[in-house]
Amino acid sequence: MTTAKRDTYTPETLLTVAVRVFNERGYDGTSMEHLSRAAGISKSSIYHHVTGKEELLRRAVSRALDGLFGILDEPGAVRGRAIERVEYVTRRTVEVLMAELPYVTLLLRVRGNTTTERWALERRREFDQRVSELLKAAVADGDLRADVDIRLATRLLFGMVNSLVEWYRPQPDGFPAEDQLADTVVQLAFEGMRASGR
Amino acid sequence: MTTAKRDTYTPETLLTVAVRVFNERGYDGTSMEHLSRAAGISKSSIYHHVTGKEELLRRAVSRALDGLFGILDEPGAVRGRAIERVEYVTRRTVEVLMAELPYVTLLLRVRGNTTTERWALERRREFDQRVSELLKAAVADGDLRADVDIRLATRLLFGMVNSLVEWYRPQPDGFPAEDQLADTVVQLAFEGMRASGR
DNA sequence: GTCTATACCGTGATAGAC
DNA sequence: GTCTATCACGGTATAGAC
Repeated sequence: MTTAKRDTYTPETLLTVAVRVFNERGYDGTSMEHLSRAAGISKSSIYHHVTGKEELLRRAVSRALDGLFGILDEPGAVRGRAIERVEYVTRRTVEVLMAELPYVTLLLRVRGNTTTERWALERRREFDQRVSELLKAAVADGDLRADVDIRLATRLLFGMVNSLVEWYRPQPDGFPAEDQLADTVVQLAFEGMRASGR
Repeated sequence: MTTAKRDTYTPETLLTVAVRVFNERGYDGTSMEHLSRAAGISKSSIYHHVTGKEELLRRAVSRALDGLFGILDEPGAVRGRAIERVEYVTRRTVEVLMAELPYVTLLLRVRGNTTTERWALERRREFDQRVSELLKAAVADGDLRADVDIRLATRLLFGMVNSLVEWYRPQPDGFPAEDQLADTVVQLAFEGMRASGR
């Protein structure tokens, strides 16, 4: 950002383009030819900035994972009653998903064909594990229903949260507001869909 | 099934193998070479049974879509109070996901690069639309909370349900029982995760 | 920093023997 | 019904000019 006008690529700006195409076509469905056309430079020019396709994937999923793991270190996730920490992490996960949408989308679609993909899958499992422990504590406190397997509940909760990447698209006017969507997700997850009167 | 021993392939049996590999490696990440190795026959032999890779995909997603749309025609989905029909469709969707797991998994991962994929995406949207209308009716009856956008609620509900394909694996001993898992999903979706006492 | 040209390999698909 | 041999093409990646 030293120059005012930025018409040459850096690994960062190239990543923005690449991640968009990866999400449109799928990582395996994207060729360097696709990337070069989307970036407006030749295939070989891409190799001047990054070592190859997989480096772009690694940078992208790293960014997503950093965002997610960052949540677990925030005050709201380490202090207070377990149920409140669970809700905090849920809400913040929704927010990170929205803020880092293309990167998290890519992360959630990784299959495990390359070493980078397998590493990403392992780190994701680690994140799930950490969250699962939080839920377990909330059950012990009597704040979450105990009649449901905790691993199952974690998976369903984050299955719901992660499904955001399938349809959420940020609007130019900033609507729907990020915190409002996060509120709705938390509300539905913890209070359910049924009308309050039951 | 006229012959007792079945050691030669039909399009159907070949599909079973192909869908497994598609789900392991992703459709785009799977080559005919991969398929031939998994099937134990040569690449060219595969072309004797099917016209190509895309036909295998088409057969697979068709089967998944047939299963899902079939639900909407069942008595439990067309008769009774809207809220009960919503719960019925939710429960049955879980059951179909489990029963046709590899086919539905593949369906839920298509990106839209080929005509077959775009057709699949369109039919999926159609299914979501039908379900969304059911939810709308349940809200009108006062049985589902009205303070949440109905399209959003539908997406989150089915985001949760569909996330099953990411981790559910049928056990050899038939555990966890299919209907039990479906019950849990319905319970969490409609009553929420919080302990009943609140 | 970007280009053209090219190496080299794996891809989906076909021909034709058995 | 399965095979080997082969095709044309597009894939990732590199070399070297500008």
